[in-house]
Amino acid sequence: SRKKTDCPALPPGWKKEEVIRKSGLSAGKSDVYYYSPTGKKFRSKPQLSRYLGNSVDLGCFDFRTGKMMPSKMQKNKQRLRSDNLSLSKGKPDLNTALPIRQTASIFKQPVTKVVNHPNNKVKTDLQRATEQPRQVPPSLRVFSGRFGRQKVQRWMEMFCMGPDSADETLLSAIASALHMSSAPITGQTSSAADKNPSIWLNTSQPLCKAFTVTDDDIRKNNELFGLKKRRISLYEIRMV
Amino acid sequence: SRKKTDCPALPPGWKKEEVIRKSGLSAGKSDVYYYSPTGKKFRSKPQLSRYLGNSVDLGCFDFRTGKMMPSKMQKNKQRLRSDNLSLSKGKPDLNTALPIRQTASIFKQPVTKVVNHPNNKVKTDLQRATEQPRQVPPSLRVFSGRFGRQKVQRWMEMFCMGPDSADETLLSAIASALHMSSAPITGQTSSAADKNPSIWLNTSQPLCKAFTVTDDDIRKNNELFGLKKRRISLYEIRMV
DNA sequence: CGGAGTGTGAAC
DNA sequence: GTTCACACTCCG
Repeated sequence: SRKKTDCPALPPGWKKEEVIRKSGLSAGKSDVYYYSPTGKKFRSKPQLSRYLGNSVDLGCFDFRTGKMMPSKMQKNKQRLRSDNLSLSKGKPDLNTALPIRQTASIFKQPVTKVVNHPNNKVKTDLQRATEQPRQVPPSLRVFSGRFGRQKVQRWMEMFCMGPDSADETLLSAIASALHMSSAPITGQTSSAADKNPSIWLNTSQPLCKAFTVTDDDIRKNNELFGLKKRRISLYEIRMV
Repeated sequence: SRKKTDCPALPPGWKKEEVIRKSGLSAGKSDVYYYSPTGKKFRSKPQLSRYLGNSVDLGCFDFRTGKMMPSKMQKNKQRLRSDNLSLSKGKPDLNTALPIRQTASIFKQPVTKVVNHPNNKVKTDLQRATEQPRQVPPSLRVFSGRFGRQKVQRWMEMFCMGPDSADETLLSAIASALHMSSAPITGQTSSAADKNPSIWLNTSQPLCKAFTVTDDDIRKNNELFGLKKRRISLYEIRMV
């Protein structure tokens, strides 16, 4: 395949591409590439890591699948190949480094798993009353799936704000927001965002309609996960 | 060290090389490689054994040191990883262990001859865990028999997925798959296929349980056949 | 796409 | 814990 797809584990704008080898001894195998929002191509995890700099920990990032793998944990012991790589150890090249919330969704902690899922039972919320007939795709439900043996069943439902919001982008945005700040995640609260999604009134909030997480939600969530300090632990995001 | 040395235990022209790992978790360890007179590189004893075939008995050969170790003696060990199926080891005489039916040649290509051979490499996959006790008939072994003077000993073992799969059908399906596409042949990988064979998740794959062909298998095969582009050339198919 | 170099799970 | 045998990466 030659198609570039959004990568949920990376910030909006990053693309992932998988190219199948057509011939030779490795026919059928594939190569994975990433493209930054500016179009720069990345062919390996070390290359990506160098670009993102030391501030970002890709330890849990699985280059091939494009997802965060909690199970990988800090196993990064791979030393650079003895030749030409040692040169790029310092800071990333800021001239080419991304402008947009680059580090947003690159998590260090063993959390966050993103999956697609079509068949879900969901509760609807009050917002439905004011919703468009069927103009925008159903969107998302966010919940806190499994934690160890715990099963969590709470959902939040959100709605895409426009056709330009690819599902993955929204997923990514929400995940970013949840992990970047301890502030409450509310979504976009201004109606202006509906008319022109490119004008975000609040870039620290995900591009979705407003929703509310109550203190009680947080308490319950923390309780479920046995958390003391983290307010919200997003464990799974599913497509509805 | 990077120097290639002669190896007295092997025929003239063969070289041995030991390379120390320079970095990573395994830094300081070494890898041993052998080179055939034509320059082909060998990375393991099984690989070497497959290449040399019956003409050379490597039973006492110590791959790491490159010497014959009488103490090792006929220790038929090392089966395929994660494989508990191909039990025939040692040097069973396949000529007597003949298969029941020789359905072989479906091919128009310069190929196909059918023979039996017990020493095999077989891989099964995770699905094994869910396999029925002994409900389905043994099935098939596929291998790449003779090419000129070369003897090849590699086998793949496959299992019929249901009583409705006539042997011929399976043979045919595999052969078709091998010849119709350059894509890897994997068999059916969904466990769902077990329960109802009429529901094939992947019609481009033969109706058999999933199996694996390693990179080396492919290289070897291509080399034997002097192929540049075809990944797999099925040389023989026998009933077990 | 190849292949040297390293990872890695299963078998010792 | 170590070794084996093969998969995979990553850069040419």
